[in-house]
Amino acid sequence: MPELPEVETVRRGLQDLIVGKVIESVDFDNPKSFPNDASTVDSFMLGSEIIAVRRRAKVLMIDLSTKYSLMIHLKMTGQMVYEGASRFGAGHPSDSLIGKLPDRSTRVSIGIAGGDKLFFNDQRKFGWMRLLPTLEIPEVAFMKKVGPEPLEDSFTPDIFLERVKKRLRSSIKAAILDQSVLAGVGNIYADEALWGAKIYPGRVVASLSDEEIKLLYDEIRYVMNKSIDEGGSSNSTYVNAKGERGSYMDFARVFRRQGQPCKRCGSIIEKTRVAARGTHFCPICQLP
DNA sequence: CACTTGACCTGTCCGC
DNA sequence: TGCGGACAGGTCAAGT
Repeated sequence: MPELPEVETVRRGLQDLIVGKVIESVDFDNPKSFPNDASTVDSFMLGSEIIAVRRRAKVLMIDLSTKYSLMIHLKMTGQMVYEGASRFGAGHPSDSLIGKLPDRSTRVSIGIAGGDKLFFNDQRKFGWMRLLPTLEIPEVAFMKKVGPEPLEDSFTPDIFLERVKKRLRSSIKAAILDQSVLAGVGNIYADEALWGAKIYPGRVVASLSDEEIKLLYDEIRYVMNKSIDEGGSSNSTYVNAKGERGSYMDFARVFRRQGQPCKRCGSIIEKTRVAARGTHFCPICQLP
């Protein structure tokens, strides 16, 4: 469930921790998690310097000095965790992963010159990491079709309105989960933003006014910025690049709050299914 | 073409 | 206590 705020939090952490470091070794044995062959890894990863860490939608990109990049999608349970030399010391929170890796979910271990390690963990093996020429990233099918970045200045309310209306006959929740409409929204922030805009997630897009859609635009940006400030949502396995959990779930208004009172009107939050996803909403604030 | 559903995985939780 | 089944949800492929 890493969505845009979680992936961005990991990106910022990795940026601080790995840029300028040199890759010394790579251990991997699961072709689904890391499909590259050993000779490509030897030629374009070993001895390379890490130049930059970028993000587009929910995809991370680690650029190497060989003009190759690691393209990474964490999907639901993926983690990128860096262990510096301090892992040999004490003082980490008890729920931190530091010092406990690799474990059985570790799919790739990257050795850094000087003894540090970067781990790609993924319990469910839905996520993947691929090594490819940096210039080929834009040609990957997902990158070609993915919609605009919601937090960039160039993403205006009118652009959101126009793009959401491409999905006129689907539910508004399905429309904002569609990565070709806009990038980065997943189940958590879809529910949170729809609560903020007082829109029932199952409403058909065609039934929404322009004002409602523009309110939703504001709420999507609000919850994503708020979550980045909180270091993301750790309702299950998500951790940042230091193996630490995020705190957005302490702030969540509806997500995983079924049975608890609405923070706006006091009604009991309900859970249903919309767009084949568990969906949380307030039955009074968000009328069908 | 627009839209929905199932598959991919593994760990956890619930009911019997 | 063990065990089967439902559930978790990002994206793609297959189906309506």
